[in-house]
Amino acid sequence: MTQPLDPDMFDPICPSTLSPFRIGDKWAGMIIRCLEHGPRRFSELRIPLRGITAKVLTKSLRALERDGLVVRTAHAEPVRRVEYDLTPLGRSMLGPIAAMCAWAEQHWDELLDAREESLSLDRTG
Amino acid sequence: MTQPLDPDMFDPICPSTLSPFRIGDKWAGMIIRCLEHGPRRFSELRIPLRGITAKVLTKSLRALERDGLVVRTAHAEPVRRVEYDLTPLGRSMLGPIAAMCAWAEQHWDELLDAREESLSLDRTG
DNA sequence: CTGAATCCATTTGGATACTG
DNA sequence: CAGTATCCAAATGGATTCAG
Repeated sequence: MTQPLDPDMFDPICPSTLSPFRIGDKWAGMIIRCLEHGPRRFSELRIPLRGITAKVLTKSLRALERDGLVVRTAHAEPVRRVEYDLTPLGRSMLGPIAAMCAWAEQHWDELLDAREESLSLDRTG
Repeated sequence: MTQPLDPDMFDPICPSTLSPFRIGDKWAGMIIRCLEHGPRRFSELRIPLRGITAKVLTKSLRALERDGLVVRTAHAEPVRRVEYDLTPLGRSMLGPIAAMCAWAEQHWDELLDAREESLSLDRTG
């Protein structure tokens, strides 16, 4: 029932590193957002997470599991199939995460301006 | 007028790494909270930031400055005196930060439980 | 398909010594 | 006092190869 993940859900151009907020490791925040609308398979997560390697995705997922934010379910089927889903605890993070994103969106221009200004100061001053 | 910073303002026992949220680098979040009630001097910041080296504190402050979250003011006086203060942009982060802290406080036990359980699973399973 | 294993470059943070 | 300069260990993330 859940829609497939948009491959462009995370704009590769947009320097999200601009946001001072971070969730866990480099990918954790994006993974959580990928799970927002229901469980996802390992290979499914790799689509929007452009170019993440299996090793890194595994490590990130294991960390989320260890912290009780995500559950892993291995389905016994002819073709191997593993799904990851948010726990209630993980889901409870969506609110704060949305607040962080709202702040970042709201202050994006100021952040960009500050960086540009500091760059020009480096050059001229 | 501002009170001196509490040296124990950040409990060294409490594993704040437990919180999945992070602001900038390792120290940025704590620095911002230190500046909540007014400007602070370089050496003043080092008190609650137990054992931070001058180099690391400088680097962290420069990053906050570059992002427009903090301003640095060097006062021309007999004794050298430099103060750091939050910009309006930096101050606007206090809300989201408080939300993150509230979430962490509220779910602390669940986070601890999840870690402990994953540890015991490592041992037994 | 869902990883694990190995190797490697970069980044991060800290220890220490020195300076205007 | 408020840094800077060097050196260094550990962590992070990625590339590549292999496996059940």
